[in-house]
Amino acid sequence: MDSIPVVLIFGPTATGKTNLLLSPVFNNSEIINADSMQVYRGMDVGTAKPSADFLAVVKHHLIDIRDPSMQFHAGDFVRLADELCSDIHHSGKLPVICGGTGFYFKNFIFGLPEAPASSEEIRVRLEKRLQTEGSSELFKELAQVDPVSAERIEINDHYRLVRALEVFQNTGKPLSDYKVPDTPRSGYRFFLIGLDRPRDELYRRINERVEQMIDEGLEFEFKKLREAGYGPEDPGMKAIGYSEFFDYESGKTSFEKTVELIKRNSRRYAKRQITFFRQLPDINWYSPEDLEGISDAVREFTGIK
RNA sequence: GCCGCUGUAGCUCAGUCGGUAGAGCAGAGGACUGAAAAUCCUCGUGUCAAGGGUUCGAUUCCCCUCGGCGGCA
Repeated sequence: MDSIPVVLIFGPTATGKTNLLLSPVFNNSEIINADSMQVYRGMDVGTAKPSADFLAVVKHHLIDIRDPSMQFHAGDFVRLADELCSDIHHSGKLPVICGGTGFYFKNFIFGLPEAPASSEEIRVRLEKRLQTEGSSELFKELAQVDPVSAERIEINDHYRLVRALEVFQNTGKPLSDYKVPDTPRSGYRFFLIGLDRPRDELYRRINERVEQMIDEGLEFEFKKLREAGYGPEDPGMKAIGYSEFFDYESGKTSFEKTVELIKRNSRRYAKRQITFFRQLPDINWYSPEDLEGISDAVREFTGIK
């Protein structure tokens, strides 16, 4: 079985990933989106989704495939990306995964952990208990059924606390018993391209891009989503650039403050992204301006002149 | 020009009855087991505006210079 070559391009938000795809080295490529928010329909401005014109030139997958009320799991991503990589490869093209969701990249490279997907109903039940009993009560329980996970998870990290308990209730086995893969999958030849910029430059670009989103009608897009019935609980509406508008809508915050918040949250997000990327294996770091260096590296990787 | 207030961390400010200082925000570092644009953890040294004086010792008191704000002319 020969392995599929795949190029992975990631970088913090507003770093200039999309532009890179216009480079001639990617002429014979198809792009698989690895951005957890660009999968949602109706969320274009705030997710900096490539324009229709751009998408017509550069073929993309996994964009606009869900309504904002639907969850798109890391598992969904891996499964779909696997299929796409296979299809693209067999059509004689190079699959390129591009985006900013480090968690998707990690799971794609190493494969999913063995633990089962989350169970919505168990989770909802646990979240209710969290409300009424408090996290220390649930944490005590976790310490009994899964001391290894309890050691690892912070008591205030409700998200992971609930997930660990959920797996135990669902399967009778502690989450920490499930193996987490720690070597890249064998069916692929990976080439990782990490993009980064000096921090001040990145933050300047983020601030400018948020201003641009405002000019392009981010508020209007939010209103449209509200009119379509989406609310704070919907996965898509948790995105930066949208969630901040709920307080503005209810009059709690000024417009100016809202914009500042979006900028700040985007900056912090970029920082978290960079931290996450660093744990991925064998990254080739480039400046997004270094088109030549990137092109050369990709050519060498694919063996095409 | 005169009078008053003011100048302390990137920003807004607190404070030191004289023993070289601390909050919020911004920011930095980190974690990440199928929600990840989520969730969580850790982190506060700065010519206390410049110069001079008093003092064992001044960011703190005094003088003066230079900014800023307000008032009166």
